This record gives sequence, structure tokens and C-alpha cells, in this order.
Amino acid sequence: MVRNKEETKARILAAVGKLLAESGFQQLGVNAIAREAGVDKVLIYRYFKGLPSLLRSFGQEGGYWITFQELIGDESIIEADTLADWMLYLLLGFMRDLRERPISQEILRWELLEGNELTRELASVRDRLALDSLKFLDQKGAAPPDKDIPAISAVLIAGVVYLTLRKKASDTFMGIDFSSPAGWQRIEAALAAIVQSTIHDH
Amino acid sequence: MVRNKEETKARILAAVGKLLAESGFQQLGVNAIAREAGVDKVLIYRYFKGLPSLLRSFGQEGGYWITFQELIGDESIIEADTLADWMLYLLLGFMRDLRERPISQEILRWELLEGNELTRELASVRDRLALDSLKFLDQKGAAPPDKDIPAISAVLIAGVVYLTLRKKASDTFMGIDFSSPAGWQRIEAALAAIVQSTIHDH
DNA sequence: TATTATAGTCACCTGTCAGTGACAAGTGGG
DNA sequence: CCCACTTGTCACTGACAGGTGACTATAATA
Repeated sequence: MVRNKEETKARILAAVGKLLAESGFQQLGVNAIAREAGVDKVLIYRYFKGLPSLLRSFGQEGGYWITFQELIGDESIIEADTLADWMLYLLLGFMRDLRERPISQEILRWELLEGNELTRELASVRDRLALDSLKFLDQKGAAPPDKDIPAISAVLIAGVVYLTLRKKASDTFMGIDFSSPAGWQRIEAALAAIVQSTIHDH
Repeated sequence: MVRNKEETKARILAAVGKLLAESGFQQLGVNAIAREAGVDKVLIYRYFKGLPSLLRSFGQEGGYWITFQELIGDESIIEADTLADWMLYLLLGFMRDLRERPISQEILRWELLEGNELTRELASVRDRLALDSLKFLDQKGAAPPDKDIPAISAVLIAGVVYLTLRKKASDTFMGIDFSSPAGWQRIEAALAAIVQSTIHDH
């Protein structure tokens, strides 16, 4: 042992991240975290003041959601003219990003199981991303007046999230194979078709 | 105690259903089931031969998914002419039905957490419903050749499932309030807009 | 060197879980 | 009545969970 409080705290937080990415919130307990960190569990109670509080600290480290800035990237170099173009761009960006973030996936999974204070807190960060995006879209082009952009976005994002979460447990859904890039390409193409058809004003 | 094997087995199975609907697979253990059924847990091992086996028996009772026949209802009285009409009809029917089936929701939730033998078994029943529906749609009208109907369906169904599952943990998603019928109506309208715009041939 | 605060260790409590072996209470056949 | 079988009860084990009190080791400081 190195007898260094800050390093020990960091090890505990790192252990949370590792366990979370590997096996989700189900397996996440004080004993398991202490074991993984190679630390006595009493230190978890001393430095953080219990599991909920530890998870809150972990959550405050942030970085579990892409920021709106990262999602947009360099706006000026993107070839997107219409509202539909932008919407598709954001949607695909969100999906590709989420697929690379196992911890965020676990948070979403957890949220689906139990809505508690902490998940709600983490959700609010994510909601800001969503609302920023909607506002951005609103600014970017007028929607057809009869189209409910937030509701349409909600359906599509929900679909993207579900397919992403599901992939861990099963590689197929409705006959589509998600173990190969081809399956995801079909989804991306479907999203493109949906967005372009639905949003474009006639 | 009534000293009746069949009735005891039925009570155990009923307890599984009740616990499942109330608190999901997380809280579902041998002790809890026995407690709920008012039965000694040893009988669970004797009559079924353990929890996995009990759950399999429970699953074989069926009735957790709407059948394709129920979903279609009386085909002749439905006012749906185009492929898009039928697709929307099936989609909304599926959603409204799923929202009324807490046990099915829990199975989907469970599937998302761990893909095991049993969830895969239950999934196959549900997949048959999906494939039957796709076949039916294929029969019902020609899709625009550039549109990937299964992929589009996958996205929309995934969205419907996610929004339905999410509702238990949180009443809002992307600013939409799902505690009131109005929120769901917006989703239904969004689905209608998506399906009609995307599927209709131009 | 003696004191004191801090970092880390250890042993233990309570509760719940899955699973099992031994036994009691009924039930039917001879 | 006696026997065998079925149904149900009870008590226990071992593993693991969350949580806490008392201890030791180390380092800085006076």
C-alpha cells in the first residue's frame, strides 16, 4: 500500500469505472469495488461516505455523454444545408458515439431499471444535450408546421438507444444482424430515409 | 395448507407472475417467491427443480406477447389501404398492447440486462410475431424498392419499446411528458408522420 | 524523542440469499 | 390396524452482502 489518500480515492473511482463498464450496476457493490481497487472497503466509507455518495462523485467526473460542442464539431466544415441534414447528422453522431461508451450504456440501462436520484441527475446532463440539439435544430431551419420535431426525435433517439443497449445481450433484432457493420449500416440508412422523408417539407 | 400439489404449483407460478409484474426480475428469488406464494421454498425445488426451471415453466404458460392474429384482429373491418396504413396499424397496435403488459415489459427489460437461454427462448416467440408481421406487410403492398422495411421497422419498434420501458422509471423523455395521454398521443402522431412519409412511394 | 493526526488493516455484526437433510402430517392400499 | 407414499414443515449450512468499532503503521511536528 502506498499510503496516499488521493491515490487511493483515484483507485476506488477507477475501480467503479472498470466494474461498471464490465458488468454494469447490478454487480456493483462496496465489496466488489474494494476488491477490484485492492483497497479495504472501510476506506470507501471513510473517503466517500457510502456507495450512493461514491457513485455521485463518480458521476461528477463527467465525460459520460458527448457534449453538444463535440457532437457538432466544427460547424463550418459540415455539409449540411437543410434541417433534415442537420438532424440526421446529430442523430448518427449520437449513435456512433454512444456505441463507443460502455459506461454511458450502463447508465442508461440502470436508468431503465430504477429511476433514483442519481440516475435522474445523470439524466439531466443528457437531457441538456438533447434540448440543446433541439434548439439548435430549431435555429437551423424551420420545421414543417405539422411536424412535431421533439416527438419525432424522441422516437428515433429511443430507437437508437434501445438497439445500442440491446446489442450487448443479443446480436440480432428482427432479423437484422448487429454483429457485423452491415447491420448497423442498414440502421443508419433507415434513419437517413426516415429523417429525409419525414422532415423534408413538400 | 391444503395439501394439494397442483394447487401449490399453481400458487407458485402465480407468485412468480405477481412478483415479476411488480418488481421485475431483479427481486425475483426463491425466497421471495416462496414468501409471496405462502409456501415453503423447498417445494419450489421439489416441484420445479430450481429457479431457472421454474421460470421456464412460467414462460411456457405463454400469453406474454400478443399473437399476430390478435394484433390483426378482424382484417376485413380495418380501414387500411396502403402498406403505410398497415404498418402504422400494426405498430400502434403493438405499442398499445405492450403498454398494458407489465410482465412482457419486464421480460424485455431482463433481456436487456442479460441474454441467457431463457430470455432467448422467450425472444424467439416475440420474433415470430415480428417476422409474421413483416411477411404480412410484404404481402400487403410493395415497398418502395429503395426502402429497407425491416430496418425501418426495427428502428421504430425499438423506439416504441424503449419509450414504453422507460416510462416506469421516468415520466419524461426529451421534454415529452409521458404521465399524460397527451405525451403518448404525440408519439403516436410522430409514428404516423414517420410511417406515412417514409413508406409512401413518391 | 514523544505526540498526534492520518492512512490503512482486521475482526466482527447483522441480514439475506440459495440450497439441503431430516422429520411431521396427512392419505390411501393391503 | 400397519405400511408406504405424498405433501408440507423446520432447522440448518455456507456464501456473500452492507456496515462498523477497534486496532496498527506511518509520517510530520513539537
